[in-house]
Amino acid sequence: MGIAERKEKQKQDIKKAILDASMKLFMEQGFENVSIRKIADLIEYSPTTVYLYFKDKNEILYNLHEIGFQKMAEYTADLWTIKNPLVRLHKMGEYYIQFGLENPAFYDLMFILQAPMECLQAMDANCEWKSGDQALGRLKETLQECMDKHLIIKGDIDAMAMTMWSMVHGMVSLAIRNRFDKVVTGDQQAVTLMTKGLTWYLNVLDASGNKT
Amino acid sequence: MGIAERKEKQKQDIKKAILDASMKLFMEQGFENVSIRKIADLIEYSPTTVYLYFKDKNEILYNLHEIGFQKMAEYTADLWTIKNPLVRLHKMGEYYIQFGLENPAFYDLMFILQAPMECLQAMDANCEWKSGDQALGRLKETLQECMDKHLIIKGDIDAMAMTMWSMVHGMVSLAIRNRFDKVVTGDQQAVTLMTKGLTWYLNVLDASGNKT
DNA sequence: AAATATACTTAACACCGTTAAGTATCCAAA
DNA sequence: TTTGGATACTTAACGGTGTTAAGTATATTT
Repeated sequence: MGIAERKEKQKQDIKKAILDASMKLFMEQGFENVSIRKIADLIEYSPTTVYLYFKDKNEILYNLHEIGFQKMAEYTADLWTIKNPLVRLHKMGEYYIQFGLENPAFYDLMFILQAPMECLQAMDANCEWKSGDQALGRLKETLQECMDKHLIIKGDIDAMAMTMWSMVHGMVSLAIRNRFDKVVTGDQQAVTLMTKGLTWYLNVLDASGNKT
Repeated sequence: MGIAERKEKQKQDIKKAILDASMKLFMEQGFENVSIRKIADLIEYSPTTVYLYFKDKNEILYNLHEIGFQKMAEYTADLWTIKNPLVRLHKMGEYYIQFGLENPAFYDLMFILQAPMECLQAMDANCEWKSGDQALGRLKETLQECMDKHLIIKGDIDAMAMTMWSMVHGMVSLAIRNRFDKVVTGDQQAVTLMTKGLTWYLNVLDASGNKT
């Protein structure tokens, strides 16, 4: 069955070519300029060919969104070398903010746009958002560890994780959707103020009494 | 000049008719189904006529976004009857969340979509986001009052306001963009968990020592 | 009555996602 | 080796989008 195998490989190659082209458009011209027609132009096929490899545009965007999570993982790679969970928690927030501000297009796809979630729901009504759940899981772990070691004030783990994620997501999403333009000017000042907010927040949470 | 006056009034009437039609489409079919052509159909003019009264679609969406802020003000109307600033702060967050979850389309327009901000920038590069700044201003006032009365731990007012806003915005925006679908199921549970997070957060901030 | 300004429309441009139907090309069985 | 069916891809079209240029009536002013 060497021939069927080769065909399968060819199929995967074209799938990859489509995703590469989408990625190129996405990086160079932003999300709203990724169109089926432009992708087709780039890989030199007709627009309809794209539909032989992907169900619809949402599925392509879902795949890009997954690449985004991979990219984010690169940012947070060294997080688990940090033994102190409170320090790790802080760094986690910083990395999240940094990733969001440095990759607004990916951030959009991962946490703001509906398209990838619509793809997920179309696949299966009960299908999980694996990437997102995984990331939230790591946040919960670290929070739990902080509580176990009496480093932060105790509370409902779900509510706490949700609150913490919401806080950094709120910062990043308001920033990249231009709601902070008058509050702060420029990315540098944005990072500074966000980090300040994060630090202050974690400091308040600190149960050790070592408040500065 | 009674004639010029009447003409001016007529012009305003059509502007209003366009906004009313936009509003109707917006409420009934959601943001993404507001199109110039549908608006024109509804007011029984040709699509191009719309452009005689509004520069572009962004300007229409900007106007709807302003209506959103008015609607939000209705939610928060009784806020200033609350004398205790910490209680008011809590209620402020609750109302914000409630408004967002009950009016996701408006929330989108006000705090997520780029269109209204693009209109703002097109009008004037240094033009302020009046509605947003006003709302943030009220949050800051209340926070400052809390600090002045030693009700919460002191900190940088800008960082604190930003953090607080980001937290509730993060909750609402993650919820309406379906990132909480596996964390919580349904609006009711969402509100419960968000309120829990908010309460816990403010409780941590509490400087009185009356922690529950 | 003629000239001008106002209000509005028609037609078009350049896009978009998506689908139905048609055409080559390749592979396997007769 | 020829035939028939699967495979891979394209053409053409549908119905939509925002937006603009050019044209046409109507109303006002000179």
